[in-house]
Amino acid sequence: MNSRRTSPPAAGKPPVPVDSPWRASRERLRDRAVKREAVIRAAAREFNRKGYHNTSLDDIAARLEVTKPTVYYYVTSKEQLLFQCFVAGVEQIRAAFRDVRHLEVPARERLNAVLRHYGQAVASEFGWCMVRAEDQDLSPAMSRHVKALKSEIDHGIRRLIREGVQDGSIQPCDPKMTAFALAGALNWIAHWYREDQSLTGAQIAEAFVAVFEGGLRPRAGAAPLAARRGTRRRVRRAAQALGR
Amino acid sequence: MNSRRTSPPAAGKPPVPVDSPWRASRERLRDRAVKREAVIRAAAREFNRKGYHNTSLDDIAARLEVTKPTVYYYVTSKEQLLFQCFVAGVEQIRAAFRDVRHLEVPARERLNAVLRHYGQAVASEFGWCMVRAEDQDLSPAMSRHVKALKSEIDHGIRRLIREGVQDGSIQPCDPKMTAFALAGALNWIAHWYREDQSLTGAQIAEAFVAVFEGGLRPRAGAAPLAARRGTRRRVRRAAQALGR
DNA sequence: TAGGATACCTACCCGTGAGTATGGTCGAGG
DNA sequence: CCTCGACCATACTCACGGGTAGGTATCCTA
Repeated sequence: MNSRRTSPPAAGKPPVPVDSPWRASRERLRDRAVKREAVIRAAAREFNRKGYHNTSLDDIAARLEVTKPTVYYYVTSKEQLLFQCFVAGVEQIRAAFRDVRHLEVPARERLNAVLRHYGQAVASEFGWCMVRAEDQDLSPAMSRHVKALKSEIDHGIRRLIREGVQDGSIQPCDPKMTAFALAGALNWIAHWYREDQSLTGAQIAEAFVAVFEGGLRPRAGAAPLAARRGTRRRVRRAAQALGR
Repeated sequence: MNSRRTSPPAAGKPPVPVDSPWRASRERLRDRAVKREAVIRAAAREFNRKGYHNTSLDDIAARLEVTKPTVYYYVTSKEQLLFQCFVAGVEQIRAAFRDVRHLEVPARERLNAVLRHYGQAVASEFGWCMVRAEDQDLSPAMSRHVKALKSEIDHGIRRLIREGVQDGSIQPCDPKMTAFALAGALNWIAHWYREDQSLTGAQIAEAFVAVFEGGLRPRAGAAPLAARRGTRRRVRRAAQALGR
């Protein structure tokens, strides 16, 4: 996912990547980071398939064609594995908030952009872990950490909603409940989405945003305003391609 | 939950409930049903608090102030316990569909009624089990059963949506995606709702239905639409910069 | 009041899976 | 060539928890 892990050895002399007697050593370090990432990714996939409790570390090891101690060489515990997967997933969403922060558009547009990223993240391979990492499965310390990150996202959404209500781009509503509804719908994607399906995460997110935006009750000027923007039409085509 | 268990002894002579030497026996049978229900209810509560895998049968027994074999006296396995909880929860929703079927109102109204019941059911003590009963935790046979029931509900919602689109009470949309969005938002309630909170299940359901109905985009007049297209593109570019 | 069913307990079995002790291999530095 | 450390496997330990064997007390029916 992210490549920051390559920096730890130095962090004091960034502009000296020339070859040195340590080159091999540094390469090994990089290899290690790559392998560690592979372990986490494999764990995410297995958790996603069978659930956290139904996945043994032997399973994960077997998937990587190594043995359990090898996995433990890169990771200290199963719990940490879950936590790392969670962080990897949540980081995508935090990035979405950062990217959107400086856009000068109505809050509803920014919210939609975040929700699109959110939906894609949930449909990604870390989606399951991000969404379903239960505090009961984690130590108190990590549980706090997870809760804090989740809460941060929740409040980010609420804030966008509040701003939207203020700038008039969002219908007046209860920000808390609305945020729960939006996030819930997107989170739930992790329960039913499988990558082998025909829809991509982006398509699903797009369709959901359309539902959130428009609501069920028909709009004033009848249906014809349906064809508002390209996105709208694209959703419909995706739906039809699906066969329904 | 349901009381069919009292019938097996007879089933051939329903109108003879007068007192007989069997009275005590019948009462015991009734007691047994009550106790069995208590076991299931206790299990639901514990699953809800700590999750299925983090709840041992000793926990459930302790909560009832009995021992594990006593629990097994009323239930054949932990899996069955989960399944029963699931069925108890899902039955509430099926009832909602039945109740609504004969109402002669626009389909959107009927959908809203179902969604309100749905939300309350998810917030009930069986909500967790209904929503989170994972097929991976169940035997293939029960898993099939669970999937069938879930699918039935899903298709019930889709059907109401289709009908609403046809009778004009619902904005044209993709029924499948819309159903996923609605059910997902409601299902997710089970992840965050705790009974000790200030809101009741009914209040939450009401708030959600309001969001679904109206949508985020302001209705009718009002709403300065601001600049849109250019900004839209900027958002997308930001998304791509993200790497996904 | 014997005989049996009901309801519940104590004490156990045993599979599973997280985590580890130990030792081998192999490539890089000396 | 020898050593050292990174890396990985074999082969364990051990706690936990689902499930059971077998016994006991109580109440019902005959």
